[in-house]
Parts: sequence; structure tokens; C-alpha cells
Amino acid sequence: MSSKLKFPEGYRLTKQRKAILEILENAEIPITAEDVFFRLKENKINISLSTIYRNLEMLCKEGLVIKSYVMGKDKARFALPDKKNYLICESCGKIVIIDNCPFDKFKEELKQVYGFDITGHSVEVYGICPDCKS
Amino acid sequence: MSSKLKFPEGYRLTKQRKAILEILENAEIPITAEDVFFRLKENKINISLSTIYRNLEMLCKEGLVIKSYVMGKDKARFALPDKKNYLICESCGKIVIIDNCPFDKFKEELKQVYGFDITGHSVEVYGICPDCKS
DNA sequence: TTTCAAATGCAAATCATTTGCAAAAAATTA
DNA sequence: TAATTTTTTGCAAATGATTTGCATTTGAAA
Ligand SMILES: [Mn+2]
Ligand SMILES: [Mn+2]
Ligand SMILES: [Zn+2]
Ligand SMILES: [Zn+2]
Repeated sequence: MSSKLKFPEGYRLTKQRKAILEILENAEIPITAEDVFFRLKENKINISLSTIYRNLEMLCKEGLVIKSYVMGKDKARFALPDKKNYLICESCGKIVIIDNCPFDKFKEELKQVYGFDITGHSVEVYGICPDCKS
Repeated sequence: MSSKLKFPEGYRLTKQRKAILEILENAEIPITAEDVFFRLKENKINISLSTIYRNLEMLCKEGLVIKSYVMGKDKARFALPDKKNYLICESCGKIVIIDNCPFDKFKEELKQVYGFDITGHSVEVYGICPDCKS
């Protein structure tokens, strides 16, 4: 697990934080705080849910983690920034990450039209996955 | 308030539902259930919060309304589908709707690459608004 | 090591959202 | 229109994800 992440200044690198980040690095898609909790437990690492929530919040504030809500679900999800754009199947709920999100190409256009300096974006695309079509 | 909306079959067109839809039609950006509640109250229309939640859920299920979460806020937001793509200022929180979302152009590309039949999408773009830059 | 602010775990609190149920209102029928 | 049927509403209570208080532990600086 070679963590390519630069841990934010001013925070202590605790074993809990290392473990939470490792779970997020290994996750394929955005996951809930509870998902993190149980995946840690599978690895014999017991961290309290409140510690997980506190650290996920911190990591979001520092920009290492993105928080989002998946359509139809009521719990917040967390993921590394490269997993913030995804397709979701309206039939089975499957999530597929969009790599090289085409939306990046529109940063400049958006800046021109709306005057914002764009720093990021997240996209949720709804549809029907190949499995559910057949 | 000429409601261009076709009210879904199988539901009764109550005065509460008309009023809630009118608030959403007049809203500039996605708003919370509580926002709906207080805007109705300003118009001397008292509808219980639970009725608002129940109807917003129904309208979402029927596709007339889109539910989303704005970055950094903890309450669900609701809007008509033409307001589901927006820019948000990371500094002041201002939200600006994106008209003619450029993402539409990528439906076909996404279908080719991921095999999904695309039915919709929502985009949240983060940035700094013109006011906050100066 | 010693020191001490920061972080954790646990239990309790919060609060956005959901739900049960009796009363009210919409659609249907006569 | 009036009666009938079914849906919807309002209110209060419950739920459950997330947050918080506080005593204890721990990371890292000196
Ligand atoms: Mn909250
Ligand atoms: Mn819930
Ligand atoms: Zn599917
Ligand atoms: Zn701003």
C-alpha cells in the first residue's frame, strides 16, 4: 500500500488515520463511514465510528477526500478524489467510476461564461448498466 | 405561475402538492424541505414538514424533482430537473445554475465506453465566484 | 524520557428525516 | 348533490446517521 498521499500538515499521523486512508485507497467506489468501519474490522482493526467520522471530515476539509451522496441512498459516501465521478445503474445500483472525466474539458468554458475560477467538480450519471439491459 | 408540469398519474392533485410545486418552480436553486416549509409560510400557507417530505419524495420518484446534496451542507436539496447542474462558490456558498450543461454532449461517449444507457446526470462544480475573487 | 496538545473511545445528544394513526380531503359512484 | 371509497394530511413519536462531551491515551517535540 504505497500511499502516494501527502498527509496534511498540522495533524498527527495516527494508526487510525493511516488505516482509514488505506481503506479508501483500496475502495473501488465511494463508501460510507460504516463501510470503512466494517472493512477495518475485517482486518482486525477496531476503530470507533466517531473517530472514523471525525477523520473523514478532517480529510475532506484538507481536500484528500471527497464526500458525496449517491442517488437513492441516505448515508454520506467518501472516496479519494479520483473516484468522484461515476455512473450509477438505476436498476441495480452498481457504481462505475468514470476515468478521465470529459467534464474537465469544460473548465475554461465555464470560467468564461460564469466568471468562476473552477477548482473541481463531481458528476453523477444515471443510467442502466449492461447487465440490467439484458 | 403557469405550471408546465404534467402532474403524475395515480396521485391526487391536492392544494399542498400544487403549493409545493409552485415553490420549486419559483426557486432559483435547489432548496431544502425546510426552505419549502418557510417559503410556504411566507405565503400564508401552512403545510406540515412531513407532508413536504412525503411529497418531495413522491415527486422525486416520479421524476419531476431532483434530490441532491450541496457540498458542505447536511440537508437534502430539491429542485426541478433544469436546476440540477450548478456551480458553487467554495468561499461564499453562492450557487449558480448551469444552463445547457455541456455534459449532455458526452452521453454517447459514455455509452460507448461504459455500456450504460444514460438517462440523466447531475454536476456540481466547485470554484470561486467573481465577487469572492475581488 | 518527559511533556503536553491533539486524538481516541465510549456514551449520550442532536437533528434531519421517517412513520403510525386518526382526521380531513380528493376522486368515484350513485 | 350526497354517499362511498381511498388517498393524503397533520401531529406526535420514532428512527438513525452523524456529532459531541469528556476522561483517557497517544504522537511527536524538546
Ligand atoms: Mn447534523
Ligand atoms: Mn434515515
Ligand atoms: Zn444494473
Ligand atoms: Zn463567492
